[in-house]
Amino acid sequence: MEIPTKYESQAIEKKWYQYWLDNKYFHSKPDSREPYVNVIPPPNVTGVLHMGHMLNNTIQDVLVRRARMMGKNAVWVPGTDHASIATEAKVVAKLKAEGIDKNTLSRDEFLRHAWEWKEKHGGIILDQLKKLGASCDWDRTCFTMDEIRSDSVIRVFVDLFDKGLIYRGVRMVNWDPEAKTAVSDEEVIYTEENSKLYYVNYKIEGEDAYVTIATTRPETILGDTAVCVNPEDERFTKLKGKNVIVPMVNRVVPVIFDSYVDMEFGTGCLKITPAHDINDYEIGVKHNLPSIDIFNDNGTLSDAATLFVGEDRFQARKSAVKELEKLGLIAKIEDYNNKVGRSERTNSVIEPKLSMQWFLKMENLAKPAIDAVENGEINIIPAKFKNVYRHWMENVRDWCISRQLWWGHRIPAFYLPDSNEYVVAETIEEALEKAKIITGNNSLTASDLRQDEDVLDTWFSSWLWPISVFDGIMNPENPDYKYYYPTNDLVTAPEILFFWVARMIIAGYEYPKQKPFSNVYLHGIVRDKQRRKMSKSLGNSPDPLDLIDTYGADGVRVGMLLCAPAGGDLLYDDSLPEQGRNFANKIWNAFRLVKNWEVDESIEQPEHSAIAVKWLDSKINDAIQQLNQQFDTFRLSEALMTVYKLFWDDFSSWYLEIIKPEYQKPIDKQTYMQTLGFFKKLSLLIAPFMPFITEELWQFVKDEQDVESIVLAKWPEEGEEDKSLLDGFSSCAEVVAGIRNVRQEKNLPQKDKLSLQIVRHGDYDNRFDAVIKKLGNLEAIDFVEDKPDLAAGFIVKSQEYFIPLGNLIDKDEEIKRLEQELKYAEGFLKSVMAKLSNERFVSNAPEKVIEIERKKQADAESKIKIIREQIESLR
RNA sequence: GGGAGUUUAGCUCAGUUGGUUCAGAGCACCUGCCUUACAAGCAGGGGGUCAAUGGUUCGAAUCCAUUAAUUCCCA
Repeated sequence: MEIPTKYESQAIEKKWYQYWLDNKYFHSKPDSREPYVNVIPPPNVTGVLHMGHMLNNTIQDVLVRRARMMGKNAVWVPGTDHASIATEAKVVAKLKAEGIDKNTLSRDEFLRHAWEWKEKHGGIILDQLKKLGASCDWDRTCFTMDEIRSDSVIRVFVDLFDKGLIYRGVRMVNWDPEAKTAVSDEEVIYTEENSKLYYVNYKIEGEDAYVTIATTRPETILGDTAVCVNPEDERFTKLKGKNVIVPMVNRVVPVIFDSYVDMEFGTGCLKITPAHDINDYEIGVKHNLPSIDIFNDNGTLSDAATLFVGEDRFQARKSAVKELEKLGLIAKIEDYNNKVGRSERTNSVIEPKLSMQWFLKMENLAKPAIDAVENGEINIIPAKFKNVYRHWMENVRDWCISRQLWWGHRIPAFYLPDSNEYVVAETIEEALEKAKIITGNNSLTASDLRQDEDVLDTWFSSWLWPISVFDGIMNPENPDYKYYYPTNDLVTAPEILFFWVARMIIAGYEYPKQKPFSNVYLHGIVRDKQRRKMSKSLGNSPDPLDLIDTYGADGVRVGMLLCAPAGGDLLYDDSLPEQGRNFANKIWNAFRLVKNWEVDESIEQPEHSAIAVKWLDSKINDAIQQLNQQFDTFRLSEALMTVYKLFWDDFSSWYLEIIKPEYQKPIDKQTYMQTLGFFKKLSLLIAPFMPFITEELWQFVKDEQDVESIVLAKWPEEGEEDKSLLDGFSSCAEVVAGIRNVRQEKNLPQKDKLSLQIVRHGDYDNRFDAVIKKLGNLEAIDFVEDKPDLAAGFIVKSQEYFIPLGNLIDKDEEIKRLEQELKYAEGFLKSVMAKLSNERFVSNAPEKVIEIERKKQADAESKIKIIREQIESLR
């Protein structure tokens, strides 16, 4: 059957992925082997595969597949997280589209809709990962809200509460008025935005004078409870002990003095709104000021504002400006750029808001986690992120773990009847018992208790992920957990170093009292060529599934990895997967070539093939050595480049060209079998990167004693590497290149045979002569005493090579070329001599270095002599 | 404002404790080839004051200092 000249990835990828699944090759059970364990950074159930996932999961799959080949019992646990805010927003929007208002639903009714949505859409992203070739153990798929994971979260909450580490408190939080929930500091994105700075006059009480303050948020004037100036500021010393009148609401508030105020900024006079600005809040606490919260949860003005009640905060800003203008209190308005924080989830402007939240005390929890990274028990790659990690951890603040949502793990705190007192327990039954004891009221029933309305931050479940996927919280003695924990490599993006990685490390040292993983591999962010992050809203991200269709999963994987050094961003461009696809095609065509050879057992192995086999074997061993090192140090793109060049340059361009029989002639059996052996080895080395095409090859080259799938195959052993053979070949390659150059310069077609004459100097390595003869298409290689007349020449490793060409030779040009070479050699010698004649170099440099310089001197001198003689003979 | 990082070819990046003319790789580019595995290819080729300045050293892309540009984190 005719094999197509282009590799068609789609059918092949589908076929083999199904085959792997059918045979459960990715499934792992504890056994006597050493485990290798990775847990997936769980993608959101709301998510669809984007380029970041592609990079992240390609890296993980490469690591997992190689570990599996190294003979480890490899498991890669997949799963998703419930993403409270994002999912709830999705479900609310979906209900709205169906004409259902969330506020008309009970909590249970809403959750039924949410679960329904999750069942329908929550698995999409995992199915997409299969297209990429991800070798996850799908039988172990987890979800942060499934039973085991939920129970774990609740148990940990209760435990931390019992240890006194969880408390409830009023705090200024980042309020998302659209999602109507607090979000953590890490979920707020600050960007420069254009806005205006309003200068507003406040009347000084009892005087006919004003002070001017500058603000970007005139609507918050309604919540002002003081005006503040710097005590050093002489302009305002006269205000000591005075009050001012807040515009519009005519509230009398004191002038306070605090060095917090920047005298240079604005007017040097600051309005204080403790309920709506974190700094003002702190000043308010310090100076004992009242807080007036003028906003409702949805960002509209509350009754407390007294004016513009019910208006949205941005509408209220306009109204306030209008009103102030009417009152003649606006001194001026300037354009202004300031940092505005927006919710990562809803993009709405964050409102600092005072509210009652649950917090986890972090300081003591963080300590062992800092040490673990500091002392290298956990290794962060690239290491530069160690600094970032330490800095954050040493300044860690308490974690706001409550969210005002329904979708998530509901906080297991139960309030006593008509009271703010509460008990915390894993179940309502236990809570009831505790409540009875506290109240001394034995007639209490479950319905008398009111559970806290809030749910926990999603990260409060994912921080347990490496433990909870093996049921290590609820069931710490179970054999899976004991075998698989701790995990090995965590692969993720630096963006969530704090959100997630740091907190997992904390959880690891708090619960199993053991690190959750040994290595954290942080990869870059996928950006477009203008270095913009790829995002749906910018529309600059290709659809990964389209890419897989176009370039093949193998091609896309190669594309993602080629340009993805650890920690460095990946500037995505279609040329990357294209390069990957081209590589797949190269492999495919090498395969076609070999597959179509006819074998003749009666032919002896030619000399050129015999030596080529020896050389390639050595070359592959050399590459395996490099690869092992590169994998050990997580230099994945370098490892890929090593196999890329090994296959393309060494195997295809050199080896196959050497052993290739003449057109339509058969190949000898020995070379054929050895070539299949190389193919097998190369497939193994490429397999972690390109699992599909290598499986296809494996099925062709494997023999009876081989395993049935490349997934089960072993990574090749590092064999003997013959250094002199590698050196010999590189000289041979230089000679061949020399011949090709002569052909190109003199326009001599490859099919015309040439002869090569060599003037020997010292030892001559003749092991590759047969190769030179074949690749150079030479009729003979002869050794001569003197340089032949009218010949093109070149020098390799101080041996002189000539190709007699009769009158094709232009003597003047030849002399010119040689003079150039001479100039270079002389320059080289000069630089060497400069070193060697330096007394201090000779006395200070190590023996080895001087030895090398002496050798360089000798080589250069002999080369110069040869060139001079050649020039002489031409004249 | 505080802290950390980065700066090497047109682009993306290697360059291990200073020591081969050490200035590299891939891609892109240029030239010549549809040579029966592959034009998604083959054979060649050009291209960089290693951000700048100063210092240490026999010797600096590599170590130190200052400056500039840039990115990130924190406030």
